[in-house]
Amino acid sequence: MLQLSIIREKTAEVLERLKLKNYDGAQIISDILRLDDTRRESQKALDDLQAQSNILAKEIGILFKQGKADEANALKEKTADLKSRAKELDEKLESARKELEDLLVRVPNLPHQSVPPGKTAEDNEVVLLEDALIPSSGDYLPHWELAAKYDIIDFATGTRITGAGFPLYKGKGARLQRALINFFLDQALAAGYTEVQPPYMVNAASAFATGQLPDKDGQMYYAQVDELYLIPTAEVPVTNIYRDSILKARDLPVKNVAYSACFRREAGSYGKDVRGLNRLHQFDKVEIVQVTRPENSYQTLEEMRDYVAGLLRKLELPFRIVKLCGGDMSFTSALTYDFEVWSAGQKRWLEVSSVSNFEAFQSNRLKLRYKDEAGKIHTAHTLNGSALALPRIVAALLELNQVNDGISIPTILRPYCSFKIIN
RNA sequence: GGAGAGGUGGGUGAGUGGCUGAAACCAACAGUUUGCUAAACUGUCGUACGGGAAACUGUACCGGGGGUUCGAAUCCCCCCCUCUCCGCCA
Repeated sequence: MLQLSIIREKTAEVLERLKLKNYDGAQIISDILRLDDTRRESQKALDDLQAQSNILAKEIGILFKQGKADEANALKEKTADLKSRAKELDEKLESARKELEDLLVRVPNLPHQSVPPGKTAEDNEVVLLEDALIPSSGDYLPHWELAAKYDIIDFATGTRITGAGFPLYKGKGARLQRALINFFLDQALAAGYTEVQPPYMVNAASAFATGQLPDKDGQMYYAQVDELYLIPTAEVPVTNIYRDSILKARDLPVKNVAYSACFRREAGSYGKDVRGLNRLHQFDKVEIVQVTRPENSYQTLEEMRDYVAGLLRKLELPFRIVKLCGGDMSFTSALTYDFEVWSAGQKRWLEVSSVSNFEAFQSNRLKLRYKDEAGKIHTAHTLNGSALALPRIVAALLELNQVNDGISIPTILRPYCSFKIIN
């Protein structure tokens, strides 16, 4: 969530930037400002009242000790009035606070100045294109046909076991998954990330802190009896490692990497581009998460972007990087780069990674801060990126590497697969 | 799931109604001393929200929420969590 001080001090700019996300904040921001005034007035009044009560209570204690019960009892009567006024103020304060909080968490993050305007993916800005490896001609089957041909992914059985969007990987298909996960983790380790294995279910507080709630309620699987959510990405548990904490300056930047299965209900997306591995309810992903000082977060974003690009080059996949336009960005992000690989069988780009800087948006909810060298406390910045999500990588790999007698495995993955070809 | 014990500052841990935002010790940080390291000594050492140009100051917070009381870390109720034993179990 946004810092109240920014809304208060730079109201016009906030509204302007929100418009980039096609978000009209006029009403909600004015409500927030009004509630904030109420909150502050009530708090000041209540604090003063409390101060008086504290003084009286102290005096009463002293009087009793001196045996002056009459005087003490006389003072007691005065406190009754203070108490009832305090109660009233307290209720007013609490309701203002709660209302304020409810509104505040519904305001999306401000997009960075460099975010291009626009409404849909059409308006995203291609910032890097590496298309030399896109085949200019030839027949390339889509991955679902290849999956069937070589019996490596069984969609029908997955559907029978669970439902659509839960594929069953078999034989070399399963081994390729495992190889990719290990490859991605090893690469991240080499780049200085620390590997963590997070829980796959989180409580509401965690889902709230990274911004999935209340914005994405309904997109997560929810185990009602235990009030737990299946994670849509490792970002949620891994970022929540630092909820309610104050890191030391020397601990920054925090660089974590985690493999996890991810679960998404994908409600509302039935029927479009859901064939094969294109859109799943359960998939595997290796996620990188960083916590940085505010002044370093954009440099870190570029580093993460370069890192992900490096992975795709090593996998010999044609790809492009797009900077998301305001309308296509997520609720929580200030700047996002999407990575798209070329699907030779489907003749289109597939999103395989999203690298974002959330600035202080998540940290404000997480209460994630750090103490600088002078002992001053600041809100940290958080970033994360997929590095990478498996299914569409697998789709692109299978489709692009079709050879006469099977599917050739990219050189760098061969030691991880311990086979060179799927046939 | 059943029974019991317990949750206090970064850690250990004292504190059963007012003088306690909280002893002491450890850790951490700054400095002094020493030829270096170590040690010793001195000092600093919670967070949030208000007020103030600042020095500073008000309020709240001892797992969370509610209650009793003039006054709660301390008493009462509910919830959560941890530990021990039993049960179940990869």
